Amino acid sequence: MADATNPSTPEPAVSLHQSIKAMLQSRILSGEWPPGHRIPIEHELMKTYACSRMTVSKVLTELASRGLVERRRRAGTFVAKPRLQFALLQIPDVKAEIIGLGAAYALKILARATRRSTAADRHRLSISQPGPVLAMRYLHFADARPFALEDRLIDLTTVPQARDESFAVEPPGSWLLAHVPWSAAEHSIGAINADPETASLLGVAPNGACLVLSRRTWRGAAPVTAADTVFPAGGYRLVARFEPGGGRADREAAPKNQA
Amino acid sequence: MADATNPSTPEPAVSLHQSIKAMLQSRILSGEWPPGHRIPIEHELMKTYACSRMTVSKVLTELASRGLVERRRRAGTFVAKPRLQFALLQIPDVKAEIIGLGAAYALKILARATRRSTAADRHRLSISQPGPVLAMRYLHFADARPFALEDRLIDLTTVPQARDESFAVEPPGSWLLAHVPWSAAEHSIGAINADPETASLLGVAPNGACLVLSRRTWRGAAPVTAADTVFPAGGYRLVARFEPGGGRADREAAPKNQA
DNA sequence: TAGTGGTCTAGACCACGAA
DNA sequence: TCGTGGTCTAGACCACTAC
Repeated sequence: MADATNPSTPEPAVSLHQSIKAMLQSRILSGEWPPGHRIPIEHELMKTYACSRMTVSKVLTELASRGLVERRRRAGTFVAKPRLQFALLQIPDVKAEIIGLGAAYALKILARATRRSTAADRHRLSISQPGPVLAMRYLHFADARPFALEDRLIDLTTVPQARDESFAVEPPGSWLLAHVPWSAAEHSIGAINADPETASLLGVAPNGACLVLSRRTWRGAAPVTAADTVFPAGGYRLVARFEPGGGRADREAAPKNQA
Repeated sequence: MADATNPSTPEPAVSLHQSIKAMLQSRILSGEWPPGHRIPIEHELMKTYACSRMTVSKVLTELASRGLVERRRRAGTFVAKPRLQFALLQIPDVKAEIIGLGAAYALKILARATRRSTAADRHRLSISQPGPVLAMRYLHFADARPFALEDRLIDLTTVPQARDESFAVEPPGSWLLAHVPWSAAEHSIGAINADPETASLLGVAPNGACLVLSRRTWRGAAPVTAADTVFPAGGYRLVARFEPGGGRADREAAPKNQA
């Protein structure tokens, strides 16, 4: 990554807008332009960098979408105050994760039931009307060692084709990821002390700490699935890396009425 | 927020490129254009939407930056294949979080030391050259109850002004957020069983499960800080909501009633 | 080598909102 | 009001790479 501490040195970036962006960014990150500082207006930047307005506009728009600057009509463009920290967490597909670790993957289904949703099921899926659901409980194995314990509920109204799926080739999470488009997801991460059954299944000490990842996904307004995945604490961490200045995965333009 | 299942309905978005983006997005998210599907080339989209190439290019570039599509020269633009799940996690500013819960915030500094970095410090900050660091250990309180225990290391080479900061008004995390711009952050989430000292400080049962959030930030290539925050498992969950279809990661109150 | 995306220009009109 | 950003056009040349 570029040193980004010498604002006067034009980075030999491959394109004009990238080099302009690098120069403005380095001024901001170095503190030369502190939060609240007004950035030259587009016409001045045009003259400074001898380019068209579209080019500087592209740069400033991108810096704004990354939260480095804030743009206000008539007022100008300002260095944004350091914002809340976001982390773009990649939620693991457990099978892919295990294979990626070079281990052999295996799935053991402990329980499977198709039923009309109970009140608890409906609460978990945030639905009000009863309907068919598929409830499962299974263990992911990595090289024959228990890796994670998962409880999953699938809304068969939204995903009827799950009813007859054996999940022998793909575990439910992977199967859903590959076959059902989703439009919204909610994740919640916590920690628990393993109860005796969980401890026994995962092969951890009684009362051992575990990481719990709860996930719910929707397709439009229709719930798709709710799942709780329990990882032994020793063997797993969720990792996120976020670089507003150069990451590939970008976040949506920040809401202006941010607190 | 729209259902996003009817791709033929132009969204009444405020600008042309936004409405085009919404239409392409809905085709992708609805599954009408599955992963691997080739999107019409820019000239065809120009004709379809009766606009200039700059406009469709802007749309496709943005979709690519968000990971929804992949662009390859000479080959075309394709719907991105791996629908990896991402979660946009809002990393909490502990003080703001506590105040947001309606509780009174207090900070108790347990230890503070300015020193030349030890080998362990350098490893934690991922630096090779020795230099001055500030190491701290403190407790966040919510209404006089322990809320989180934090161990933090600040690189005084990058942030020399931290040396004389008392952190009486703002805890180190909030202070850094407000005063030091950052360009990259890495977060890692795990679970631990509280050791006796931690359990005593946090007021949890011996061996009780805790959620651990480790955070490292950089400004350019220079490390800023590394921090480990330990939350009692019972009272805290990290929540993320992600909608690739243009949704925003909204702040969600920590659901305490979650089972 | 030809098709596709990547970039850039020199204008233009419009919308917003601070002065 | 009117300065500033927001958007859009109709071209142009270049870079890359799959065919």
